[in-house]
Amino acid sequence: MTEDQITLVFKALAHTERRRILASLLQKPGQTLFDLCVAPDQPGGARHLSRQTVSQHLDALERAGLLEISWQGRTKIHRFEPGPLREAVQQALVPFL
Amino acid sequence: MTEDQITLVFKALAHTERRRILASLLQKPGQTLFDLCVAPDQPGGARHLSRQTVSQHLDALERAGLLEISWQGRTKIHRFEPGPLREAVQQALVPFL
DNA sequence: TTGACATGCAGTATTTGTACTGCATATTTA
DNA sequence: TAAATATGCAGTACAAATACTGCATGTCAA
Repeated sequence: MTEDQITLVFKALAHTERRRILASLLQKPGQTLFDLCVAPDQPGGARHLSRQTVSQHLDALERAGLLEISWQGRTKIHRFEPGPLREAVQQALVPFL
Repeated sequence: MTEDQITLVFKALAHTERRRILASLLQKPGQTLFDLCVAPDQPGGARHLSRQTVSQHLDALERAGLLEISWQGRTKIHRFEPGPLREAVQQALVPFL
């Protein structure tokens, strides 16, 4: 795993919305873009972002390799892919823990 | 630890130079800004950044709580502080590993 | 006390990130 | 086929990140 790939993984983690998306996919795998847009908000009263904004966050997660994508007709199915996260943690984080 | 603090920690980790600084401090604690500017570059032939740029990266690490600062006269001594990193990993990463 | 040294602050230019609106494309289903 | 649905693409506006130059401040030593 290159330094740039590690950077992509940590950048992907460095946003509340993207961590929320990952947590939602972990709890309920195989969600669509629309599912993730209306996912249950935390009690803090957070407003939901627009579909296109959520889509951009998904792009960031996908670029980091953290999503496994599959298509069913017109619907895109997202699953969490833990591989790159584990690699990045092993390579760049474990020495500091 | 708030979501915003977790975001700060992962943002701090999301840059090659800042990870290099942390690694340098881990291997040799108590370095000054100048020490970290001339720290041994990896064989990849990376050019060293300006002093002010390195200082900005140190600010980002300090905002994330990852540095312990002490002063000796005019020199600022930097040490790696693992606490916030461990907290962020526990809260935001462990569920995904 | 003066010069050298370590750091900080201000400002700038460029790029990237974040969130949005609007339109286009593709696939179901009625 | 036509409407509804799911997604993608283009473009915009604003904020933040990145790297820099130049100047200022404070501290040590000659």
